[in-house]
Amino acid sequence: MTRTKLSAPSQAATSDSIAQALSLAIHEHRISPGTKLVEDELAEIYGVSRTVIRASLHSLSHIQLVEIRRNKGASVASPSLVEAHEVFEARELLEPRTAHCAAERTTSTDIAKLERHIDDEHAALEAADPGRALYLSGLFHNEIARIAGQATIAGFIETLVARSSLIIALYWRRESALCEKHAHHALVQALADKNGKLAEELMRSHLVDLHSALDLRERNGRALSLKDALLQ
Amino acid sequence: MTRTKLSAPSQAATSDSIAQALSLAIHEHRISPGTKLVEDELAEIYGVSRTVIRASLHSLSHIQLVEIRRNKGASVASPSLVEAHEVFEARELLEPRTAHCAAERTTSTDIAKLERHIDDEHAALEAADPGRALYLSGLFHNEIARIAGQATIAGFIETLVARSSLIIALYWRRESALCEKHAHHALVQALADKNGKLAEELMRSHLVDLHSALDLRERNGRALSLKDALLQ
DNA sequence: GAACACATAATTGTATACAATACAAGTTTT
DNA sequence: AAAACTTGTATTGTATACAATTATGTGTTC
Repeated sequence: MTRTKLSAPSQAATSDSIAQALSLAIHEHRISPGTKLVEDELAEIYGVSRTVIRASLHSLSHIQLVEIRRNKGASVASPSLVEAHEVFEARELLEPRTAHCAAERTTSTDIAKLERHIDDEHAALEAADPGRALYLSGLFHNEIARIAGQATIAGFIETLVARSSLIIALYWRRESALCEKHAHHALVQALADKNGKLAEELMRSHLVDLHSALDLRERNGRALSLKDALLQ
Repeated sequence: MTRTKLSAPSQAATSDSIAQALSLAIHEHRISPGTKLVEDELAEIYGVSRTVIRASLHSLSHIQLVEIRRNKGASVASPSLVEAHEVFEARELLEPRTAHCAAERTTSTDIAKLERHIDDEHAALEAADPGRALYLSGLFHNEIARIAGQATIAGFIETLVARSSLIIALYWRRESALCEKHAHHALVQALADKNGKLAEELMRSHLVDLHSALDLRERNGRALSLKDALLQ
């Protein structure tokens, strides 16, 4: 429940910290796909000049969380259905193998950390904060990639997870993320048992499950004002 | 000190075009890993302000072709041995599967394009321009990823290929890239025959071959001045 | 000669000013 | 009225000025 400080920062906001704040807000669905991100507006919100906002936005555009069109400015990315499928197919290619590697290298500290993630996620759900739960569920996947110790692939997975958040905002069908709780739990168990084969299979089916829960129904469009979304 | 204040572009240099020019120079080993990239210097070379150079450098840092350290500036990235192995392991995970997909979607136009790539590469080798040959050989891999039609994964592969170029500059053991010629030819043939299984296997062994040609011997250090390297 | 302190230069970080472009609304023309 | 043009405003693109930080060189001390 410790909402990380991401609002008007007491200390100097750097380009990276702003990018992270924006990324979090997008992850948590406080700003929705397609939202226009005006430089002046953000500059005022974060109390910095457009220069540093610009850098942040470019940063986010590189991981395709925001889309920048020349002379048109930046908006939160709004992945097409094709892109959505691509992202999940890429995850299905990368993550099972990564989970396998992770199983062979997991320490007890890692397990504890993963279990805390699950607890936090559960707590967020109970607190009726589905955005945060989704964010934490993403962290869970990133954490596994980190454990596997392949920084390069972990980086790819991180961007895929981030984009998944956009995709879920746009194309999600089912109601709850409760289904995930069991999947994540089972995965942690497999990792703890150092059962690579099982971890790989669980991850694969988990992703297939997520993927199949997407639907054509588009545009889940309630949008907060930027100020309300960012300065909470 | 021939101060030709114009670079390659006679037309207005944009942030993207400069990033591409730098990327090409790095690909072709005209600037070597570790080279310091001073903003003022580049600004003068390309006839733009530091603002746009900055954007270019940040762009390249996102794909890990250059490394930016706060208050220290940018240099051409210099991947460690661990990173080198990671990059190739990632390629071994992604590219064979991608080649398989590509085989199922290859058109005759694609084949023609790939064959032209090989010819160009060969020509570059004969012209004693190994840098360019290496660049073209990278393009070959990118092209296959593009054919496979998974833009997301193709993007990943593109960054991996780019980083491979740095790695080859640092850790390459064997003399020639001739071994590649046959490998690439065989791959094209498999694609033309729409033999996915074979394409996958050929790609895998090709990458393993490349990977095993790396060595611990570091720092292949002849460095041109930036001006000489960029204003060709 | 090595280690340190300090001044100076080089370089990056950030804010701001201005130019270029896109957007919206109103006006004219047909 | 619809299309084309005009004007005004909002927004982005780029250059520049200045502040903050790091690198460099010089002299002093031991």
